[in-house]
Amino acid sequence: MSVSRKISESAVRRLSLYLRILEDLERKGRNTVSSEEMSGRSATTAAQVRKDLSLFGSFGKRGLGYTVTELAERLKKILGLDRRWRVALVGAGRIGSALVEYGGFAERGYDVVAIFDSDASKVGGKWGGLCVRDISEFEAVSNDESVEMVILAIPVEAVPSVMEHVEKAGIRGILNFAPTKLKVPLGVAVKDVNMVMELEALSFAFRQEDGEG
Amino acid sequence: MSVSRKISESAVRRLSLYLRILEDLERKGRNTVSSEEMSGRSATTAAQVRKDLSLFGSFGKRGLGYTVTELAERLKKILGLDRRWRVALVGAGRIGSALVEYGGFAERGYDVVAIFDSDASKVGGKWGGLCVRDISEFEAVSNDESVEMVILAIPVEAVPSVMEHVEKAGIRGILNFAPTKLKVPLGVAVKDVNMVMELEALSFAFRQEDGEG
DNA sequence: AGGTGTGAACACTTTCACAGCA
DNA sequence: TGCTGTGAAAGTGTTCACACCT
Repeated sequence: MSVSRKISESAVRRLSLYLRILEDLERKGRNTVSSEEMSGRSATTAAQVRKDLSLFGSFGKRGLGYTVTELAERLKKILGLDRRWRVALVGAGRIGSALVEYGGFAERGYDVVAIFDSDASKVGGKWGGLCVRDISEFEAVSNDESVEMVILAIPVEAVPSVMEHVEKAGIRGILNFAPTKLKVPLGVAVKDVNMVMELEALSFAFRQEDGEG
Repeated sequence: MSVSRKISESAVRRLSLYLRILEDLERKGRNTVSSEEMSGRSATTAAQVRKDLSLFGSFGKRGLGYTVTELAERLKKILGLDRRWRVALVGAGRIGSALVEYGGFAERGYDVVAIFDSDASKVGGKWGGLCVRDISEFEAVSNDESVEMVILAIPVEAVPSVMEHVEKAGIRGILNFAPTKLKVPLGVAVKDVNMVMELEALSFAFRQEDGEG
């Protein structure tokens, strides 16, 4: 069945979305679902849903559809959600605080196990049970705590020096909130979250509609 | 030169990124830049940079490159950043609070002019100079305040009822933080920001590398 | 009949390669 | 010479349409 095949970024995003839909159906006690129905809830086409799923195997039954719980399990496994992940937050600023307090991460298997900052006034403070450490301790602490991924919520200026620590520690996954493209060694995965960029895409869309104001 | 042509999502994202690079170069006092250098800073190729820009016109000089300030101005105009936008925040929760306090929006031309929630205990409270209004007032207030875009930072359950107000008010741009695909009328642009989805894409990337755990 | 799984057609994006201007 | 602007080629992703299974 699976992989060594290249799965597209957008396909992975859709898998995430399918999983959310399945979990909703599960709560509602539904047993099976068709690609047709999944597509209706996810703004794609039925063919797209089937193709996406078929990249990883044949999970459905012809004439019947997919078994909700079974497909949800499969997707969780595919997305790496059948285990917990140990995550460090770098940057104890506003975005960092919102993320830690938000709680949605833990719910989905991502445990924040360490927090770092370079601002001496923040270091030592308690954040939801965790002590904010100095970024210079990153390598040591992230080793001790078996940190696998990093959430980078720091200003652009701080990126180069922080990334040095992160690289040295051998971190291989980064969720980047800094509005810049990170340069990372091969084998390190980066996902960018940039809210301002999204807003810019929105105002661009407006412009288009208005025939260029 | 421009439009009525369909510009891809990813091209728009890159334009945003180019603009950020240009602003950095401006601060450093640089006059011109080549597509080669731009590509180096943005993890694309020089050809990609040229193609993206050429979608909107010929901004460069052969043999010389692009004039930093001029290109920055052009991109701002293309992205709709040559004016300010009036934005409403719906959802006075943690994410909403982080966004409002963050300040990066105002800096780039997006002014939060109204805040809404449906939680009676939050309504009436002051948030950075703004009073939190009840969501039932959305239509009236967003009309008065000429709100153009909405930042939706609410739980999934609240989406349907809130979207009714948003639709009625004729809002045409939505930055959506709720982890669900919004159903909107034609002509309404939606950008999704979903941090958990990004983390899932990260752990998926891990899986691939590890040869499927 | 009903709905999956998938090759083949199509559409869109990116890269290549080079003509042409400063 | 140096670097842009752009058709044409290559590469990816999406949609179609139907064989096939239950």
